[in-house]
Amino acid sequence: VRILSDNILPRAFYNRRPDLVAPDMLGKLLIRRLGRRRLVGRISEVEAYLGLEDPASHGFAGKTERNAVLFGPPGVAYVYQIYGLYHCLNVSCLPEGVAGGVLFRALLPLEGIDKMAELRGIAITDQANHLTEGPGRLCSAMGITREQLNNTDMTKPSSILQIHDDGFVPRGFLATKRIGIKKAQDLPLRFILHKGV
DNA sequence: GGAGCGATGTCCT
DNA sequence: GGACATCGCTCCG
Repeated sequence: VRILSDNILPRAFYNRRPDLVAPDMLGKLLIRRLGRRRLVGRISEVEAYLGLEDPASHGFAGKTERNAVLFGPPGVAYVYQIYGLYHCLNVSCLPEGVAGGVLFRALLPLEGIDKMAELRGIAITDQANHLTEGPGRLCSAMGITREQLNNTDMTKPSSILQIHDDGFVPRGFLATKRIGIKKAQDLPLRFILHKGV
């Protein structure tokens, strides 16, 4: 995969409603620099969280220390810990002062697959164990933790976490209900890349 | 492949 | 104290 630094998605891309940003993120590349290695996956599943108007959003109850990034400028990584064991990655959307974001739920692994398997603690030959499917597994495979990457500006070329557009055009996508939430369960804010390349 | 369940720690309603 | 944008394990069939 050849990747050019001027293919980084600009801040303006994220300065929109999360439900508009989310489907546009499908097919883009999530790139994690890890020491000398580079881990790359194509974004295949995301969910939009709308902020103050969305009871399921971390921004719903107002700004706190944990969710402050959601209220900050767009294009910044919001990483939080869930169930004491796992991490979830989001990118902030909408202008500074307005909460909202997109949750990364799955990738199609492209580069650094051996390292991803190592980080997951599974064999690279283990086809049954979904390497980068699910928000927790995705973060585990990409080496994403709150301590390291929360509040990382993903629009900067110097950043160790970036999203690039390599020109890939998805065939289409599916919109469904979001997964694993108790409030606002029926909104179609989960977006999945069309199967087959 | 799916239902049930326990693990685990941080953050507030 | 209770909730939590999850996962991996069992057991089932």
